Amino acid sequence: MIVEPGVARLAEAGADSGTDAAAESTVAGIAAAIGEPARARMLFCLMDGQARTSTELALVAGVSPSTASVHLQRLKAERLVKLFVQGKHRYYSLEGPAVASALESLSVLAGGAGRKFTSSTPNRLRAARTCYDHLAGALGVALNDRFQALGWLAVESAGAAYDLTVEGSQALAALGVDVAATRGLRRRFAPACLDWSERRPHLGGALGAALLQIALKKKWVTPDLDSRALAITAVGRREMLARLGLRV
Amino acid sequence: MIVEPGVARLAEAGADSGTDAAAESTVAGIAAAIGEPARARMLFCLMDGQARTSTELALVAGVSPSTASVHLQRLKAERLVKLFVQGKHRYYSLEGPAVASALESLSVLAGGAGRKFTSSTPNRLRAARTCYDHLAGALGVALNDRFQALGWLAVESAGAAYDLTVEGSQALAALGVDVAATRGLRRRFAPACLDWSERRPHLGGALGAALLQIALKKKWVTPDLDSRALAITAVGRREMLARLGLRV
DNA sequence: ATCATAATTTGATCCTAGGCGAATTGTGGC
DNA sequence: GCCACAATTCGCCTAGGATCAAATTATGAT
Repeated sequence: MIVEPGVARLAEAGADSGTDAAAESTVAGIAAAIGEPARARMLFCLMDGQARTSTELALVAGVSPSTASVHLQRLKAERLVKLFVQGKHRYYSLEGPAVASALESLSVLAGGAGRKFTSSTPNRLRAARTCYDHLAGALGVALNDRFQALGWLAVESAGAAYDLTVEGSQALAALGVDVAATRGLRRRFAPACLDWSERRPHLGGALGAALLQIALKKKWVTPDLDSRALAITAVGRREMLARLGLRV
Repeated sequence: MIVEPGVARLAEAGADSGTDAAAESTVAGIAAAIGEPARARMLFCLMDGQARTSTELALVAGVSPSTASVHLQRLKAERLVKLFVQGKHRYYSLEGPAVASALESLSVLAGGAGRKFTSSTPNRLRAARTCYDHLAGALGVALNDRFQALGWLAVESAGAAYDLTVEGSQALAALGVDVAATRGLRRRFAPACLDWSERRPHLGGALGAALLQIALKKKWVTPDLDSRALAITAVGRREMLARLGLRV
């Protein structure tokens, strides 16, 4: 019997750590940083896009301030959070939308992993929530669909992003969005973001963030106790039906 | 000075572990499972979609068979890999495309984390590679674009997936893809999969897998030593130019 | 200047999780 | 039935990491 060639190749690949082993090890580092319960709690708390101080994060993580501090150091070293200092307060927030996106995608796995799809009708998070700094959940997906149906939003760059049509720009301007300013920001304008509860994309990026700001300002939605969940107000229902033809 | 209401709410949210703390903890578990270097190496090795035995995986991970065995148990418990037994061999493979997708999204973070975009011209993996069981890299994205330009592929369901047009079905049938059988499989037909090196979507799912099979069968691409990398053959260049008008 | 508060650093403790070798189980070939 | 091989389980060791209390640094208020 002859030794299978495949095994020899595998051994070689294992010993050869020059190719993309570096990339793999960073992935392991990042995953390990997320993979500590206290740190995961902090990260998910930050997924609403707000910045929080280390003592606040110590509370949500359920650890002492000193412990939280080392955790945050680790997260910062892995570039999952960033720090900005204001006087004696030090605010931590997610490093960027990409981090929120990766956390969402791990949620997809976690959600799909629990095989009980039957009675596990989740909670109010399914209806409407924030994803980093924009709308997600059933409401986020519904808005996304509605905007496309109205011809306000067009699919761009092979499905990974959207762009506003002329009509869409006018319509959003009428809602109070400063489209030109939003477009001028140094982040992607309107990328598609996969929704873990709906398994379909919703609107993210600068435009998604601007939209959430408007919705909050007009009190269409209000943050729930758990800051990621959003409650749709009576005003919101009325306005979205009248302005968008969307029944929620 | 009054205590900020936000802090009280945060403490409450921390104590209240009923809402989505369960989801967070599973995410932590999954991330921790990925976050061990040896396990990460195994997972990335499996990203080509092949099933491998525990001894093979022990080799690539650089650990003893017994150690590899407990690692694989852990990965199976977290539903990241699945096991199928054939006689005295026990083959492990990724649990599903969703796992590959999550690993890919962590790669995005790891890639973006290294701020040296200058001299870090990566390796042959950028040109063409397998992502779980379909084509990725520059070639994967180029094919995706070309199919859309040819009117073979249409964007579906708000950008998260594609579907074949009538012309596309005929064209792929001419290439040797059994479109009807592919469509009948119990997995998503043609979802968009985000490419970490190109930062744009490529074609995944059942159709993406079928396409890779054809490309391998027709020897348009051949697996490199590192099994995730693919080399484009002379035949492949000629055929893709002639049949698709794609210069690679 | 002095004090109070926010946050980190230090030091010490504890314990989980990774590691391997040896023994055990399971399967196929003879 | 017996042996060879794959794979897992067991026992033991070690190290890294999570934790907190106490001390230290930094900043703002009085």
